[in-house]
Amino acid sequence: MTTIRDVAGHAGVSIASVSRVVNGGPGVGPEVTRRVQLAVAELGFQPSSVARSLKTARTQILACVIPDVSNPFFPELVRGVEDAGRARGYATLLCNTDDDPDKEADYLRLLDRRRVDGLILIPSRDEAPPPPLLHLMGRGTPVVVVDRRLEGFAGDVVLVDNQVGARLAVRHLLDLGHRRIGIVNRALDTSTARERQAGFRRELAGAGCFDESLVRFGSYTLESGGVMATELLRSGAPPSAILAGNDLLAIGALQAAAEMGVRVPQDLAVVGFDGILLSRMLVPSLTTVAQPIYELGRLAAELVLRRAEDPERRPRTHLLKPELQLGASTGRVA
Amino acid sequence: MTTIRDVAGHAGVSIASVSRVVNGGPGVGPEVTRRVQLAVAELGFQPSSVARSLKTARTQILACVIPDVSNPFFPELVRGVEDAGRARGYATLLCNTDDDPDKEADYLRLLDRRRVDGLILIPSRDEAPPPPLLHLMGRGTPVVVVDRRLEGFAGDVVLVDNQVGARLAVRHLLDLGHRRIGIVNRALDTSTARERQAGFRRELAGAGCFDESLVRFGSYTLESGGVMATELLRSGAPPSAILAGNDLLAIGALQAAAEMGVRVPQDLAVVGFDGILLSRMLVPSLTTVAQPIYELGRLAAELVLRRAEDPERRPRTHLLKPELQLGASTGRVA
DNA sequence: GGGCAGCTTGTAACCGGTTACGAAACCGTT
DNA sequence: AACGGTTTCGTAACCGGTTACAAGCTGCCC
Repeated sequence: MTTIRDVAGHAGVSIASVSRVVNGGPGVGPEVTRRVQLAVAELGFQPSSVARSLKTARTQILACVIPDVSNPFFPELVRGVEDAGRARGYATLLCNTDDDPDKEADYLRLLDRRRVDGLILIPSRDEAPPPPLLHLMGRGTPVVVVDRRLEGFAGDVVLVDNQVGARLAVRHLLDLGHRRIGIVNRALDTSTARERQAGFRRELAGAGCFDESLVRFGSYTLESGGVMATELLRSGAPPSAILAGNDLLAIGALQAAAEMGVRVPQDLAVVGFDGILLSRMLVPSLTTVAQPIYELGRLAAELVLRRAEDPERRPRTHLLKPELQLGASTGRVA
Repeated sequence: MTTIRDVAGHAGVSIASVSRVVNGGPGVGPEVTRRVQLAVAELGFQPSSVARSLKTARTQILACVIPDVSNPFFPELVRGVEDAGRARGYATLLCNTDDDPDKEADYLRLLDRRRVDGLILIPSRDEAPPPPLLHLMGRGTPVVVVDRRLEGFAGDVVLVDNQVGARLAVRHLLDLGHRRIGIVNRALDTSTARERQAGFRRELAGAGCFDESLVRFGSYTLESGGVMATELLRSGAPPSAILAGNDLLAIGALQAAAEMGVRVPQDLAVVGFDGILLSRMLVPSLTTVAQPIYELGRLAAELVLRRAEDPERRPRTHLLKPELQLGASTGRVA
């Protein structure tokens, strides 16, 4: 493999000069520059980032730790991270935790050893930062937590205002005249589920429409949404509308309705949460509380990089605003 | 930051002993082992993979170069790669090319410098391996090309049999009695599009049903599918069924049909290609030629790693079989 | 007791870059 | 011609691990 010394030999200069030329550094004459560039081209020299990282203590690597890329919410966010990183010369390591704290801890240790320059994390639990995360931060690695809250975490956080989003959803249904409104949500083990639930509840209660018997809890999956929606629709007094804790749940509800011959939106209105790309692809398209998902990732990466440059920056919590995205599932034409 | 020398000092042993203990190496006494482990724990020592990589010339990093994670086909594949890598202690770098040869080349150079241990690539073009790829391979980095063919590539390849898949789709429609069958596909600039088109054509021609006027070309996107399907349906003699080059095109066609009031499957049957997770989430669910997407990624990663261990292995092309996944878009009940 | 094998341990070289530092060359000025 | 300043360039130390090699120690057998 060709190293900087080979290039130096071939060009008849010192390794310092080669390094300077390769890095576009100043203080190197035109003749030497020419000779080095020639040698680099002839030998096909690609300097080792590994060696460079060892000396400079910077790896130019960002890590993105998420529950699961195959869940349609996350790829958009990952894309935001990757684009922002790439623009500044960083590569992105992808880690799927499946919301398993053990996998998460394993990965965090791995990333610690890898000396990544920054970490974008969607934590699997929200009680407290896992020890490997603290260790990583102790080394000075900038960490940004995204999408979910993490109790006791002292760093930048990027969230969407779930309460506001939940209210937008409820208002919309109330405006359409719905009064019996069901809720299918993830069990309240995550900040997103808790906040959305709280938002749903408060706003419904404000209108005197909150009905405990129309609330169901499960997981953020299609199947769970189908099961819970079926249950609600089979009951003696089914709701005329369903608020879903996320889009997958909403889609599950749509499928359940279709299977039962319940027409959407005539017999049942459905509102989702997230605004994944998929929500626009459905027939009927989904009315949902759209988060700026890509932006979530992009901003998180920006923050990590900014903090990498200036470790003194005071951490902040950024609260992005969601928007109601109207679709056919609550009656929009087409 | 604590280094191996700190640990050695703290434990009163040599750095060689620390290294041996940390790596579970043999030839180290129980007392020294104990002392080192204690020191490691007390200091929270995490050995630098960067330094290790420099010496061992192995980075334990896999790269996954794909067009775009936010396209629903790819996350599953990425997941397959990541799982297989993780099981063997590798981390996965994710690179999105957007099918842009320049971005691709940039990334390949980056990965070359990073000295990744292996590369899983979905090439943006199929004419010839880009020079940076050849350089990477010249260094001995194992590369596996997935999903698409790459002319002149001398390495392992993992593909799905697109011709067989295309025939499955056509047969299904013929069996259902369709005779006027339209095709919406990506322009023939990719091996997948070409092979599927060839399969469609041959099988339709065999039944005397191939009709040039019912063929449309665009890109692998929802919008393109919508536009092309609309065009076909608006024509004087619309098809009773549409074969789509991939699932996004098919979903676009479903939306177009819905907007025009064309009922699926009664007035129009639609068959997709890929079997992305999304295809099962639709209402109506999509009949499609399902590829083993996750397996594609998993196998590719396995091959890369196997080759990393034994560089002498003869490269092979693996052709996986697709299966017809029945959905409501061609008439299945529910 | 001497010799030798086998195990444990430490020293130091090495991986491939970056960069501090000093030497050398070159410039214009007096 | 001498001199100070600037620019160019090379030498060598360093980053934090791994590992070849040698040295020290132990126990065993003759």
